[in-house]
Amino acid sequence: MSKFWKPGTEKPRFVEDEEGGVLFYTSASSSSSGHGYASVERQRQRLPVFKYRTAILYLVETHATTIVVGETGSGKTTQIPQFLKEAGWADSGRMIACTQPRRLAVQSVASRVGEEMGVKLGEEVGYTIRFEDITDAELTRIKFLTDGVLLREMMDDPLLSKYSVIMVDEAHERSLSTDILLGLLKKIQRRRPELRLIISSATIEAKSMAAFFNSSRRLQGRDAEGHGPRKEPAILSVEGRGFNVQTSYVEDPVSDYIRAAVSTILSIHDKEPMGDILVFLTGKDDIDAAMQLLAEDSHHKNQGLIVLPLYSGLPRADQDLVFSPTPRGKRKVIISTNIAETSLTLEGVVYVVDCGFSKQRFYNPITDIENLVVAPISRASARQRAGRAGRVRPGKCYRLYTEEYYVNEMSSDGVPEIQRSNLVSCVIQLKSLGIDNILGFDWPASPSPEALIRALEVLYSLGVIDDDAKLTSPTGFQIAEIPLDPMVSKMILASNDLGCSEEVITIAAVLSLQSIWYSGRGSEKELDEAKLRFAAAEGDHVTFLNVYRGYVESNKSSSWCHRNHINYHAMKKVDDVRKQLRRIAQRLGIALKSCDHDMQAVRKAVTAGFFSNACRVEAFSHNGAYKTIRGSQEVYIHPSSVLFRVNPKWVIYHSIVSTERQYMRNVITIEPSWLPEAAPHFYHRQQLDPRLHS
DNA sequence: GAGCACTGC
Repeated sequence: MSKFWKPGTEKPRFVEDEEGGVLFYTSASSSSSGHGYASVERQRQRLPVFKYRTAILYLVETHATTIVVGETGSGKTTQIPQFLKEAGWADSGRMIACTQPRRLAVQSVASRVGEEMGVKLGEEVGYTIRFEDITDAELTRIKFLTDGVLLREMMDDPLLSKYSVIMVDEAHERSLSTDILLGLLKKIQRRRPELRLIISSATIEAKSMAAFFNSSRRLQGRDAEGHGPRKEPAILSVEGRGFNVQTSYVEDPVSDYIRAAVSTILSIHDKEPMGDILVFLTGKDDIDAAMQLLAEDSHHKNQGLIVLPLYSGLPRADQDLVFSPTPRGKRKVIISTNIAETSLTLEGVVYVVDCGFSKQRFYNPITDIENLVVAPISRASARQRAGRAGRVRPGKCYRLYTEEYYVNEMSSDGVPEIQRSNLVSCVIQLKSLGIDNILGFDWPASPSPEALIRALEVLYSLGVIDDDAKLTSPTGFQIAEIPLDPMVSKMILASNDLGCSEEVITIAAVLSLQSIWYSGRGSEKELDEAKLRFAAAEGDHVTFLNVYRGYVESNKSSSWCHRNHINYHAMKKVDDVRKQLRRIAQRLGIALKSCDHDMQAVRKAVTAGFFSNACRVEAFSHNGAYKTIRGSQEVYIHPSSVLFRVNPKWVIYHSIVSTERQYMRNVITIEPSWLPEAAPHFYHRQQLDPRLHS
């Protein structure tokens, strides 16, 4: 049973501090601070933010933008929306919005606020995340939502006119959609002087955020004389409620952070009082290696340790183990990726070991490839990791780097996601909101011009924008409506003429998930065998169709999934996404039609979206090397693909993962003659012809 | 015969 609470089920016990995202309480242990019987109102008044109630309301009244700097446990997320409502900001049909970067945070914060206000969730207090709209058009006054959902709402209501105040929470995380949202909100402010913004941010970022909202590139002074709120942002700082964390550093740089982490764990276990240990490493490989070393410990210092891995790709049942209570006399060691830095909160952690690195995505606009590389974390990240030790009582953090390095060499903040990503989806979103001058858009952090230009090129080649970089009609507007990567959306549009929309929508849904295969530890061989049962000669996309057909024929049975090494939760998600996509397809006038067993239609639809990912096998290659048609990059079929070692002559890939080699994930066979048909501007016949006969 | 930090619509 999952420890995550889903609204509508039995009410969980709430942790006093709501900021971390996940709320869960596994045991019936009573609240340590002794106010378990205090009234809701008394509990609210104990939160640090309560002292600032009047100040916050005054600043929001008098300033267009208020930046609230508040650390974990201040109570800002749950209290500020309530203060605003009490002060009348939700009167006469208006609404207060509060955005979060993650779905789980939206659900848990909304239910907490609903509970504090004594109202049923979905009435006065509601929330909206993808696939779940728990709001009432008439009744809802305070609405929690992901920033991605608010961006989608702008497509129907560009000025977000139903909201009187919009609070953007966790802005310091600088996620892609938060940054796009902030840029757009600044634009909306010029048109709606009565709108109030509250940006919740961590200390370091507050000043640059204020500078962003203070600057205006044009029309300076136009409404400076008006009677509206002041334009320069107010900054208010609210203290947190975390416990003190004592930090220590290594004296000399370590050469092997995995070994250093393991010996730190053993020495904590040897010398320090009870309390769980949370270790931050970079990925699955690191985690496996560290667990191996701990198991091999020959001095038996590992007695009494319960060692658990934690990363997103881990099956859910294994993930849930980290939430089980630590048995008396034992000590839990959770060896985790960055998932424990923001997305999950672990109670009972007293010691944190921080290796100082994480895997980060970097996008190269020249090759159009996103790379995942191990890179040093920022000081902001290091502080966040350390804070994970001080949630229940004073804790300790062991940094596996020197203090000198932390102070002098570590960068203070990470690179915002928008400067590390492919921008195709982002650009089409802005275009659909009528923002034509993408290069001149006022971003909280500007992406590189190269990345923007590359995104415009890709959209042009897909026929989404025209020679004037305007959205084409209907293609461009239709693709903007579909909440997927534009190349996938193009594939769905093309399926209409090819009569295979049902199949292509299934493929799009599967591709939008991490993986539909169940990858339990030590069962790699069984997984490969299971894959063979569904493998299609045409490639991975058609294999997904076989899996989905089997799933439907089994009456969507979980035991069928289990027997076939398929992730049942992932298949349910496939169904959710399918339902949403079919609804959108119908709205766009795409006929829902199956092509039965005509896989040529499906392959042509994939080609229509992904023609730029075409590759040809090297004529004299013995190791399965391919070259991309676009850039002559050397690439290989990933060993997880059903076409691995089959090496058909012409393929199209869905994505590339780069490690020592560039591997193509999710590959399908095509005929080269389809390429100029799908994209005449992109492929000229004469360019391809000599190769067709070789 | 080898690899996938984390989100989100």
